[in-house]
Amino acid sequence: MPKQTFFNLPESKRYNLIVAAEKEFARAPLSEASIANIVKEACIARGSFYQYFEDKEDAYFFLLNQQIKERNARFISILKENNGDIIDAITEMYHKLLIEIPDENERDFFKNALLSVTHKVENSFTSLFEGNHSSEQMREVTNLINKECLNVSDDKEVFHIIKIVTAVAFRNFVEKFSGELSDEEAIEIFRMEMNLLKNGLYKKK
Amino acid sequence: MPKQTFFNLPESKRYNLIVAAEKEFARAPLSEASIANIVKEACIARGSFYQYFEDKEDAYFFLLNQQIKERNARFISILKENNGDIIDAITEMYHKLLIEIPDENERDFFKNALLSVTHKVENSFTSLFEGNHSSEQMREVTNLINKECLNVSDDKEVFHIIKIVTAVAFRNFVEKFSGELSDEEAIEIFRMEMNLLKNGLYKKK
DNA sequence: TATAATATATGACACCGTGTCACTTGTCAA
DNA sequence: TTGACAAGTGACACGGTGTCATATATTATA
Repeated sequence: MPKQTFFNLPESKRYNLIVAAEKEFARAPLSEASIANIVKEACIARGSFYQYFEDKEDAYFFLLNQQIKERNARFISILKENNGDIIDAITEMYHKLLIEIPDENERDFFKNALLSVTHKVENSFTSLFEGNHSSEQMREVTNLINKECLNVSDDKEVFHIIKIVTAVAFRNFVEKFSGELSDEEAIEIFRMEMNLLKNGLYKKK
Repeated sequence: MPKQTFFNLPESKRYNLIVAAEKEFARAPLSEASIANIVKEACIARGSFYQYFEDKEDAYFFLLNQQIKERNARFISILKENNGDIIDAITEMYHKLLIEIPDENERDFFKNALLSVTHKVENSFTSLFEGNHSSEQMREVTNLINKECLNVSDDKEVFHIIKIVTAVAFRNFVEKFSGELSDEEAIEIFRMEMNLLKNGLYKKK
């Protein structure tokens, strides 16, 4: 987490710094991004950067988690709109993310995050479903989910269904961002895989 | 790919270098591994390293792909033993990888690879199923798979089933290596998720 | 208001890692 | 023996990180 000093900063200065950092992390993946570029863009001294953040990672994960938090909130409301149908909800989410990420910077930021997926980054992306099946946040999501249609006997299995759906969705994002798939193709593939998940990979006996 | 010079090397020298590199990449993830350590361990000059490899990544992905190639071959034979049942095969593979990776070095090497999963690393891991559903390698695997029991209408869907199973398996590996799960817990979870995939996440109508 | 105490800002610097290059050493064919 | 080419070498330039002594600003206190 950023240091207190960062949060004490006057709004506009903090904003400038965030914008500068986002720009750098959109330009290059974490390992290639440089603090020199960030401080130059934000017009602050190198030493100041270290007043605000522990290091590069600290700044990076602060930004990433900020972004993800917004997405998570949006997912919750989409899940409600879809009456707790997790696969329909995640399909809508996928669709929206592909066609509605507006800002070029934001898009490249996500792209870099997805393509150089450290374990930590992946955890950020799936943070909504973090921890084990009995964590606080997990309960909230589990409660929202319509279990009527799910092929489960307890909440633990619901948790694993979420994990499965998330893993597959995540992989689809990575492929969309790395490959030359059009939005339409990507969404079609996503739908197909979600249907396979719904109905089962094996024939009913 | 390593340069020709590397392949011209006398066996024992090449072997030493490989061992030294593996040791370093087991010690630290790619971004933190240092060429200085490799050349020191291998007792060669820094300049020599650059005679053999383009850079650190070049050496890394050469080693990783070598390892993965062996695993892939093993997976093919396991798939045959399981009469083309992809989920049974991948479950056995998972089981074997957890309990039979013998060498401490090799184990840490994999662990680092999985935890700092760049997109390239992930692609190496799933290279067996690389390309689209009509690629040469993909056909070989698809042909091995027993489609009798699969809930599919064409080979394209088989391809996506493979993608799904792989994504879920991959995530399980990452979690096993990052978390504090015992081998038994990890395998139990893996089995549960594979069963959910087989039977479908949603109830049959 | 004056002064002390504390918080913030700064950039030079030590340190470390990368990739290069001019040079040395080895090999092998003529 | 010699020349040509392949392989080996390590000093070095460059660039990035994180630190620290010092300067400046802000706030508290008398």
